[in-house]
Amino acid sequence: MRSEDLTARARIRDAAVARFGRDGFRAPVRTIAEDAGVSAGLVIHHFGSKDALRATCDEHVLTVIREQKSAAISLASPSETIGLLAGVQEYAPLFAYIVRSLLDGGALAGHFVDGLVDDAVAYLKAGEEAGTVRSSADPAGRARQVVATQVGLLVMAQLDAAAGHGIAPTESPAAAITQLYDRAMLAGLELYTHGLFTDSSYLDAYLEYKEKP
Amino acid sequence: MRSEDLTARARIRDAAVARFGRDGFRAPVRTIAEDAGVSAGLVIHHFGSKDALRATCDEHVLTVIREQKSAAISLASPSETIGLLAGVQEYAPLFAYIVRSLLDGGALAGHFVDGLVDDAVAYLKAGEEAGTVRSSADPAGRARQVVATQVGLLVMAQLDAAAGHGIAPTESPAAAITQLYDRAMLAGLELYTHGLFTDSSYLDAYLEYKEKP
DNA sequence: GCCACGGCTGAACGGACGTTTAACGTAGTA
DNA sequence: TACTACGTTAAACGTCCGTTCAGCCGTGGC
Repeated sequence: MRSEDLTARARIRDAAVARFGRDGFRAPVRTIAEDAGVSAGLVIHHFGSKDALRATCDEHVLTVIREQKSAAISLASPSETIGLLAGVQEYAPLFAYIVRSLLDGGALAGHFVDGLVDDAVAYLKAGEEAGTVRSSADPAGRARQVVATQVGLLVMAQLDAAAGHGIAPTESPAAAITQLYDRAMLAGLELYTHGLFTDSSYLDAYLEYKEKP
Repeated sequence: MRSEDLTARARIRDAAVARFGRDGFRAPVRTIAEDAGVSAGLVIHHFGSKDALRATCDEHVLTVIREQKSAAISLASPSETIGLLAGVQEYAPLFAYIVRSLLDGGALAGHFVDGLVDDAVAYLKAGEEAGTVRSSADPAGRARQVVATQVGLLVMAQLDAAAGHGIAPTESPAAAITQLYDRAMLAGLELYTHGLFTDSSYLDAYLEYKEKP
């Protein structure tokens, strides 16, 4: 996070993103104010209300993500998309904020996963054209499935951390992502390479059921 | 939910499970008391504190799940496991409660997903032995991956509902699950049948990297 | 009939927290 | 210099909410 020479408004915003990410959205305004080195009143003065502050944070995070995305348009694989932000230490607080928003059901999270799904669709399409990815009868659904797995692993990592095992994505995002991939990469690639079933009987049965129920 | 002729303690507990599931854990004690037709004081009198009430709810939900599980030991496929509870209207509040716990990072959620993963391991093993499921170099990781996808889809469904699209798992669990499978089943089966990649180059590359980094 | 006791209630207490308010200081302007 | 505008603060306000308290009521035992 950039530091001292920011306008108070920006300092508050950055402090809020960091504090919300670490402690969740129940973090008191006074704490955020203290983090930013200002009074609680000033926070309200600048943003109107705590909710409005959060909305501003959402907007800011979304903006940074968009910039970051278009800057890194040449990504390797779709499964790395979600981890990229977390890798750069500077963006770790943003990542934690997004995870919080995810858990909270915030509007930002909706946009964020929509973005991830869109990206996944694009990458999978590119993969198809390059011949490395199979074609699908439901490209959007497949992309959604891929993203859901990432999201689920993230949530489960947060749960594990709460239970004392592993690293919380809201605490040290970079380390958490690393640990997550360490644990899941092999099984994930295996699944995506060979599938789960030995034949297509489940799929066939479903397709048949779909035609005449 | 069973009704009138319960002891007040049990009525409070059931009301708490339902209310926590619907509104989250910030639901006021007074609201729960009202739901149960008692005073707020009595809630505390019986459970000591709101936290203790929640712990009792956790315990109760976990107990019911365990009973339910051992009663339905002859399940069809692992992907149906998570939806079973929600199907029976009576257990819908429990399911909503679990989703809340998942989003909240509660201890119950940890046990719950651990249970799911254990189940998945067992089912996949059974599938392997029956010849319908491929073998894996990391059975636990694969089970975790399968469960993570379910969890992720659930979280994303909650997000969609918050954004106005679709049904919230915490509102009408049964309907939400149905909708979720409608949207995801085809892509999921496709993935689990044929995989995502056309060849094993990604997997090979990872295995090679793992041996000599 | 009286007492004790447990279930139960309504009112009150106290803390946490978002927000409001009045005032202060400083920089820019006439 | 006087006036204005704005960034800023400390204190106070009001509300929500978990929890406590004093007492009421009905039941079972003596």
